[in-house]
Amino acid sequence: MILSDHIARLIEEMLEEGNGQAEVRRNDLAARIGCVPSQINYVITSRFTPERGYVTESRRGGGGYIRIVRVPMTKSSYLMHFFHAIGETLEEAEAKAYLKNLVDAGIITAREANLAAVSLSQKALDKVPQEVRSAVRADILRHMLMMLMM
Amino acid sequence: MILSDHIARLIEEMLEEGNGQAEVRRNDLAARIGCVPSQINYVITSRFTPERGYVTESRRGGGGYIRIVRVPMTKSSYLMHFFHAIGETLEEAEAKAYLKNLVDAGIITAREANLAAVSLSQKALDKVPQEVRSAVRADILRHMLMMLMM
DNA sequence: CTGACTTTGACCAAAACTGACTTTCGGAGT
DNA sequence: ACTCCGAAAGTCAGTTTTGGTCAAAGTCAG
Repeated sequence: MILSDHIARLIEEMLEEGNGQAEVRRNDLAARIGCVPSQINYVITSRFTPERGYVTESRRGGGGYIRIVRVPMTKSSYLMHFFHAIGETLEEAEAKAYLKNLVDAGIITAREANLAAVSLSQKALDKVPQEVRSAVRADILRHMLMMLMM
Repeated sequence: MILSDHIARLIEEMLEEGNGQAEVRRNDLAARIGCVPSQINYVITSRFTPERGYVTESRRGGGGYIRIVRVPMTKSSYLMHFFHAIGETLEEAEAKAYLKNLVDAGIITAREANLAAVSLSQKALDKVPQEVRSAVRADILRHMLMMLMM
Protein backbone atom coordinates (compact mmCIF):
# COMPACT_ATOMS: atom_id res chain seq x y z
CA MET A 1 0.00 0.00 0.00
CA ILE A 2 2.99 2.26 -0.18
CA LEU A 3 3.38 1.87 -3.89
CA SER A 4 1.93 5.25 -4.73
CA ASP A 5 3.94 6.97 -2.06
CA HIS A 6 7.07 5.26 -3.30
CA ILE A 7 6.45 6.47 -6.83
CA ALA A 8 5.65 9.94 -5.57
CA ARG A 9 8.90 10.00 -3.64
CA LEU A 10 10.88 8.99 -6.71
CA ILE A 11 9.29 11.75 -8.74
CA GLU A 12 9.94 14.21 -5.96
CA GLU A 13 13.61 13.24 -6.00
CA MET A 14 13.74 13.73 -9.73
CA LEU A 15 12.16 17.13 -9.33
CA GLU A 16 14.79 17.98 -6.75
CA GLU A 17 17.61 16.98 -9.06
CA GLY A 18 16.03 18.65 -12.02
CA ASN A 19 15.53 21.93 -10.25
CA GLY A 20 11.77 21.69 -10.20
CA GLN A 21 11.52 19.91 -13.52
CA ALA A 22 11.35 16.19 -14.19
CA GLU A 23 10.83 14.20 -17.32
CA VAL A 24 9.94 10.55 -17.06
CA ARG A 25 9.24 7.78 -19.52
CA ARG A 26 6.11 6.19 -18.22
CA ASN A 27 6.92 2.63 -19.25
CA ASP A 28 10.51 2.79 -18.04
CA LEU A 29 9.55 4.14 -14.67
CA ALA A 30 6.81 1.56 -14.28
CA ALA A 31 9.19 -1.22 -15.21
CA ARG A 32 11.87 0.05 -12.86
CA ILE A 33 9.40 0.16 -10.02
CA GLY A 34 7.62 -3.00 -11.02
CA CYS A 35 4.10 -1.76 -11.44
CA VAL A 36 1.66 -1.30 -14.27
CA PRO A 37 2.20 1.86 -16.32
CA SER A 38 -1.19 3.30 -15.51
CA GLN A 39 -0.14 3.45 -11.88
CA ILE A 40 2.14 6.30 -12.87
CA ASN A 41 -0.86 8.18 -14.17
CA TYR A 42 -2.71 7.57 -10.96
CA VAL A 43 0.10 8.98 -8.87
CA ILE A 44 0.43 12.00 -11.07
CA THR A 45 -3.26 12.79 -11.21
CA SER A 46 -3.71 12.22 -7.50
CA ARG A 47 -0.59 13.91 -6.15
CA PHE A 48 0.98 16.19 -8.72
CA THR A 49 -2.05 18.32 -9.40
CA PRO A 50 -2.27 22.03 -10.16
CA GLU A 51 -3.94 22.50 -6.78
CA ARG A 52 -0.78 21.24 -5.17
CA GLY A 53 1.42 23.36 -7.36
CA TYR A 54 2.37 21.06 -10.18
CA VAL A 55 1.61 21.13 -13.87
CA THR A 56 2.28 18.33 -16.30
CA GLU A 57 2.62 17.87 -20.01
CA SER A 58 3.15 14.73 -22.07
CA ARG A 59 3.63 13.25 -25.48
CA ARG A 60 2.86 9.81 -26.90
CA GLY A 61 4.56 7.81 -29.60
CA GLY A 62 8.25 7.13 -30.10
CA GLY A 63 10.29 9.31 -27.80
CA GLY A 64 7.25 10.05 -25.70
CA TYR A 65 7.49 11.42 -22.17
CA ILE A 66 5.72 12.91 -19.20
CA ARG A 67 7.09 16.17 -17.86
CA ILE A 68 6.25 17.37 -14.39
CA VAL A 69 6.96 20.92 -13.32
CA ARG A 70 6.82 22.26 -9.79
CA VAL A 71 5.54 25.80 -9.70
CA PRO A 72 7.46 28.25 -7.53
CA MET A 73 5.29 28.97 -4.53
CA THR A 74 5.25 32.75 -4.73
CA LYS A 75 3.98 32.71 -8.25
CA SER A 76 1.69 29.78 -7.77
CA SER A 77 -0.01 31.03 -4.64
CA TYR A 78 -1.35 34.10 -6.38
CA LEU A 79 -2.54 32.16 -9.40
CA MET A 80 -3.91 29.48 -7.15
CA HIS A 81 -6.00 32.07 -5.43
CA PHE A 82 -7.74 32.83 -8.69
CA PHE A 83 -7.81 29.20 -9.66
CA HIS A 84 -9.87 28.42 -6.60
CA ALA A 85 -11.91 31.58 -6.75
CA ILE A 86 -13.40 30.53 -10.07
CA GLY A 87 -16.56 28.59 -9.49
CA GLU A 88 -18.36 26.12 -11.66
CA THR A 89 -19.53 28.88 -13.93
CA LEU A 90 -18.11 32.21 -14.99
CA GLU A 91 -19.69 35.20 -16.64
CA GLU A 92 -17.90 37.43 -19.09
CA ALA A 93 -17.81 40.48 -16.83
CA GLU A 94 -16.51 38.41 -13.97
CA ALA A 95 -13.80 36.95 -16.20
CA LYS A 96 -12.70 40.40 -17.27
CA ALA A 97 -12.43 41.45 -13.64
CA TYR A 98 -10.16 38.52 -12.89
CA LEU A 99 -8.01 39.34 -15.87
CA LYS A 100 -7.71 42.95 -14.84
CA ASN A 101 -6.54 41.85 -11.41
CA LEU A 102 -3.92 39.65 -12.99
CA VAL A 103 -2.69 42.54 -15.08
CA ASP A 104 -2.60 44.83 -12.06
CA ALA A 105 -0.66 42.23 -10.15
CA GLY A 106 1.87 42.13 -12.96
CA ILE A 107 1.27 38.48 -13.67
CA ILE A 108 0.13 38.90 -17.23
CA THR A 109 0.49 41.67 -19.76
CA ALA A 110 -2.39 43.73 -21.04
CA ARG A 111 -2.09 42.04 -24.38
CA GLU A 112 -2.27 38.61 -22.82
CA ALA A 113 -5.33 39.73 -20.94
CA ASN A 114 -6.95 40.91 -24.16
CA LEU A 115 -6.12 37.64 -25.83
CA ALA A 116 -7.67 35.77 -22.97
CA ALA A 117 -10.66 38.08 -22.90
CA VAL A 118 -11.65 37.46 -26.49
CA SER A 119 -11.45 33.73 -26.03
CA LEU A 120 -13.88 34.08 -23.14
CA SER A 121 -16.14 36.53 -24.90
CA GLN A 122 -19.74 36.00 -25.74
CA LYS A 123 -19.00 36.40 -29.44
CA ALA A 124 -16.26 33.81 -29.60
CA LEU A 125 -18.35 31.32 -27.66
CA ASP A 126 -21.50 32.04 -29.57
CA LYS A 127 -21.88 28.51 -30.90
CA VAL A 128 -21.53 26.96 -27.46
CA PRO A 129 -24.97 26.02 -26.16
CA GLN A 130 -26.13 28.59 -23.65
CA GLU A 131 -26.62 25.95 -20.94
CA VAL A 132 -22.92 25.14 -20.76
CA ARG A 133 -21.39 28.39 -21.92
CA SER A 134 -20.42 29.82 -18.56
CA ALA A 135 -19.12 26.45 -17.43
CA VAL A 136 -16.93 26.34 -20.52
CA ARG A 137 -15.73 29.83 -19.75
CA ALA A 138 -14.71 28.70 -16.29
CA ASP A 139 -12.86 25.73 -17.76
CA ILE A 140 -10.99 27.88 -20.23
CA LEU A 141 -9.85 30.40 -17.65
CA ARG A 142 -8.81 27.67 -15.25
CA HIS A 143 -6.73 26.03 -17.95
CA MET A 144 -5.14 29.33 -18.79
CA LEU A 145 -4.19 29.90 -15.18
CA MET A 146 -2.75 26.43 -15.07
CA MET A 147 -0.64 27.20 -18.09
CA LEU A 148 0.62 30.39 -16.53
CA MET A 149 1.98 28.37 -13.64
CA MET A 150 4.47 26.60 -15.89
CA MET B 1 15.70 7.88 -30.93
CA ILE B 2 13.52 10.73 -32.02
CA LEU B 3 14.78 10.31 -35.51
CA SER B 4 12.15 12.71 -36.82
CA ASP B 5 13.31 15.57 -34.64
CA HIS B 6 16.86 15.02 -35.76
CA ILE B 7 15.88 15.17 -39.40
CA ALA B 8 13.76 18.25 -38.79
CA ARG B 9 16.70 19.95 -37.12
CA LEU B 10 18.96 19.20 -40.06
CA ILE B 11 16.46 20.65 -42.49
CA GLU B 12 16.02 23.71 -40.35
CA GLU B 13 19.75 24.27 -40.35
CA MET B 14 19.78 23.99 -44.11
CA LEU B 15 16.96 26.52 -44.29
CA GLU B 16 18.95 28.85 -42.10
CA GLU B 17 22.02 28.58 -44.27
CA GLY B 18 20.01 28.83 -47.44
CA ASN B 19 18.20 31.95 -46.34
CA GLY B 20 14.83 30.27 -46.09
CA GLN B 21 15.44 27.85 -48.91
CA ALA B 22 16.73 24.32 -48.79
CA GLU B 23 17.10 21.64 -51.39
CA VAL B 24 17.71 18.05 -50.42
CA ARG B 25 18.15 14.81 -52.26
CA ARG B 26 15.86 12.45 -50.45
CA ASN B 27 17.97 9.33 -50.82
CA ASP B 28 21.21 11.05 -49.93
CA LEU B 29 19.79 12.60 -46.83
CA ALA B 30 18.23 9.32 -45.77
CA ALA B 31 21.49 7.50 -46.32
CA ARG B 32 23.46 10.12 -44.43
CA ILE B 33 21.11 9.86 -41.50
CA GLY B 34 20.65 6.14 -41.76
CA CYS B 35 16.95 5.81 -42.23
CA VAL B 36 14.54 4.75 -44.93
CA PRO B 37 13.86 7.42 -47.55
CA SER B 38 10.18 7.61 -46.81
CA GLN B 39 11.06 8.84 -43.36
CA ILE B 40 12.09 12.09 -44.99
CA ASN B 41 8.60 12.40 -46.41
CA TYR B 42 7.12 11.73 -43.03
CA VAL B 43 9.10 14.51 -41.43
CA ILE B 44 8.26 16.95 -44.18
CA THR B 45 4.57 16.22 -44.21
CA SER B 46 4.33 16.27 -40.44
CA ARG B 47 6.53 19.28 -39.71
CA PHE B 48 7.05 21.43 -42.77
CA THR B 49 3.44 22.02 -43.64
CA PRO B 50 1.75 25.08 -45.13
CA GLU B 51 0.06 25.70 -41.77
CA ARG B 52 3.52 26.10 -40.35
CA GLY B 53 4.55 28.40 -43.14
CA TYR B 54 6.44 26.13 -45.47
CA VAL B 55 5.84 25.12 -49.04
CA THR B 56 7.59 22.29 -50.78
CA GLU B 57 8.22 21.35 -54.33
CA SER B 58 9.91 18.30 -55.71
CA ARG B 59 10.92 16.39 -58.76
CA ARG B 60 11.37 12.69 -59.33
CA GLY B 61 13.67 10.85 -61.66
CA GLY B 62 17.35 11.47 -62.33
CA GLY B 63 18.53 14.62 -60.63
CA GLY B 64 15.43 14.67 -58.50
CA TYR B 65 15.15 16.85 -55.41
CA ILE B 66 12.91 18.16 -52.69
CA ARG B 67 12.92 21.89 -52.14
CA ILE B 68 11.56 23.37 -48.94
CA VAL B 69 10.83 27.07 -48.74
CA ARG B 70 9.88 29.08 -45.72
CA VAL B 71 7.33 31.59 -46.88
CA PRO B 72 8.18 35.15 -45.95
CA MET B 73 5.32 37.36 -44.83
CA THR B 74 4.74 40.62 -43.06
CA LYS B 75 2.91 40.72 -39.78
CA SER B 76 -0.39 41.94 -41.08
CA SER B 77 -0.33 39.62 -44.05
CA TYR B 78 0.39 36.79 -41.66
CA LEU B 79 -2.61 37.59 -39.55
CA MET B 80 -4.80 38.06 -42.61
CA HIS B 81 -3.52 34.89 -44.13
CA PHE B 82 -4.35 32.83 -41.08
CA PHE B 83 -7.61 34.57 -40.53
CA HIS B 84 -8.74 33.48 -43.97
CA ALA B 85 -7.04 30.12 -43.84
CA ILE B 86 -9.16 29.05 -40.90
CA GLY B 87 -12.18 27.24 -42.17
CA GLU B 88 -15.50 26.53 -40.55
CA THR B 89 -13.84 24.06 -38.24
CA LEU B 90 -10.42 23.79 -36.68
CA GLU B 91 -8.67 20.88 -35.02
CA GLU B 92 -6.36 21.26 -32.08
CA ALA B 93 -3.22 20.16 -33.91
CA GLU B 94 -3.94 22.54 -36.73
CA ALA B 95 -4.48 25.40 -34.30
CA LYS B 96 -1.16 24.70 -32.63
CA ALA B 97 0.61 24.76 -35.96
CA TYR B 98 -0.82 28.18 -36.70
CA LEU B 99 0.22 29.49 -33.32
CA LYS B 100 3.73 28.15 -33.64
CA ASN B 101 3.98 29.93 -36.91
CA LEU B 102 2.92 33.21 -35.36
CA VAL B 103 5.56 32.76 -32.70
CA ASP B 104 8.25 32.03 -35.27
CA ALA B 105 7.19 35.11 -37.17
CA GLY B 106 7.64 37.18 -34.04
CA ILE B 107 4.01 38.28 -34.00
CA ILE B 108 3.15 36.78 -30.66
CA THR B 109 5.25 35.54 -27.77
CA ALA B 110 5.55 31.90 -26.84
CA ARG B 111 3.56 32.63 -23.72
CA GLU B 112 0.76 34.22 -25.68
CA ALA B 113 0.74 31.21 -27.96
CA ASN B 114 0.49 28.88 -25.01
CA LEU B 115 -2.31 30.93 -23.55
CA ALA B 116 -4.16 30.72 -26.83
CA ALA B 117 -3.39 27.05 -27.19
CA VAL B 118 -4.93 26.05 -23.90
CA SER B 119 -8.09 27.97 -24.66
CA LEU B 120 -8.37 25.92 -27.85
CA SER B 121 -7.45 22.63 -26.24
CA GLN B 122 -9.60 19.59 -26.03
CA LYS B 123 -9.49 19.66 -22.27
CA ALA B 124 -10.61 23.25 -21.88
CA LEU B 125 -13.43 22.74 -24.37
CA ASP B 126 -14.44 19.40 -22.96
CA LYS B 127 -17.94 20.53 -22.05
CA VAL B 128 -18.64 21.92 -25.50
CA PRO B 129 -20.75 19.41 -27.42
CA GLN B 130 -18.57 17.49 -29.79
CA GLU B 131 -20.68 18.51 -32.80
CA VAL B 132 -19.76 22.16 -32.47
CA ARG B 133 -16.42 21.94 -30.74
CA SER B 134 -14.18 22.45 -33.74
CA ALA B 135 -16.41 25.24 -34.99
CA VAL B 136 -16.06 26.95 -31.62
CA ARG B 137 -12.33 26.51 -31.83
CA ALA B 138 -12.32 28.23 -35.19
CA ASP B 139 -14.39 31.09 -33.77
CA ILE B 140 -12.09 31.59 -30.83
CA LEU B 141 -8.93 31.66 -32.90
CA ARG B 142 -10.49 34.02 -35.41
CA HIS B 143 -11.47 36.38 -32.63
CA MET B 144 -8.00 36.23 -31.19
CA LEU B 145 -6.44 37.02 -34.55
CA MET B 146 -8.85 39.89 -34.94
CA MET B 147 -7.75 41.24 -31.61
CA LEU B 148 -4.11 41.00 -32.64
CA MET B 149 -4.80 43.04 -35.74
CA MET B 150 -5.94 45.99 -33.65
C1' DC C 1 -19.86 -2.00 7.01
C1' DT C 2 -18.84 2.01 4.42
C1' DG C 3 -16.44 5.30 1.88
C1' DA C 4 -12.15 6.94 0.25
C1' DC C 5 -8.04 5.67 -1.68
C1' DT C 6 -5.13 2.11 -4.46
C1' DT C 7 -4.07 -1.12 -7.84
C1' DT C 8 -4.65 -3.53 -12.01
C1' DG C 9 -5.54 -4.69 -16.76
C1' DA C 10 -8.02 -4.35 -20.93
C1' DC C 11 -8.72 -1.21 -24.44
C1' DC C 12 -7.71 3.33 -26.78
C1' DA C 13 -5.15 7.21 -29.17
C1' DA C 14 -1.27 9.35 -31.02
C1' DA C 15 3.26 9.71 -32.94
C1' DA C 16 7.05 7.53 -35.19
C1' DC C 17 8.85 4.27 -38.38
C1' DT C 18 9.16 0.89 -42.23
C1' DG C 19 8.87 -1.38 -46.68
C1' DA C 20 6.61 -2.76 -50.75
C1' DC C 21 4.71 -0.82 -54.55
C1' DT C 22 3.70 3.23 -57.71
C1' DT C 23 4.69 7.30 -60.38
C1' DT C 24 7.59 10.46 -62.70
C1' DC C 25 11.51 12.09 -65.05
C1' DG C 26 15.81 12.17 -67.93
C1' DG C 27 18.62 10.06 -71.02
C1' DA C 28 20.60 6.28 -73.92
C1' DG C 29 19.65 3.49 -77.95
C1' DT C 30 17.25 2.79 -82.08
C1' DA D 1 10.74 10.90 -82.47
C1' DC D 2 9.98 6.64 -79.89
C1' DT D 3 10.90 3.21 -76.58
C1' DC D 4 12.98 1.46 -72.75
C1' DC D 5 15.53 1.64 -68.59
C1' DG D 6 17.29 3.28 -64.39
C1' DA D 7 17.13 6.82 -61.00
C1' DA D 8 14.66 9.44 -58.14
C1' DA D 9 10.57 10.78 -55.24
C1' DG D 10 5.51 9.62 -53.64
C1' DT D 11 2.08 6.79 -51.34
C1' DC D 12 0.02 4.20 -48.00
C1' DA D 13 -1.16 0.69 -45.14
C1' DG D 14 0.81 -1.79 -41.53
C1' DT D 15 3.84 -2.12 -37.34
C1' DT D 16 5.96 -0.37 -33.29
C1' DT D 17 6.41 2.63 -29.48
C1' DT D 18 4.56 5.44 -26.25
C1' DG D 19 1.23 7.51 -23.08
C1' DG D 20 -4.24 7.95 -21.67
C1' DT D 21 -8.67 6.25 -19.88
C1' DC D 22 -11.74 3.85 -17.33
C1' DA D 23 -14.11 0.54 -14.86
C1' DA D 24 -13.64 -3.27 -11.78
C1' DA D 25 -11.53 -5.21 -7.88
C1' DG D 26 -8.73 -4.70 -3.70
C1' DT D 27 -7.44 -2.41 0.81
C1' DC D 28 -7.76 0.06 4.83
C1' DA D 29 -9.20 3.42 8.43
C1' DG D 30 -13.07 4.74 11.10
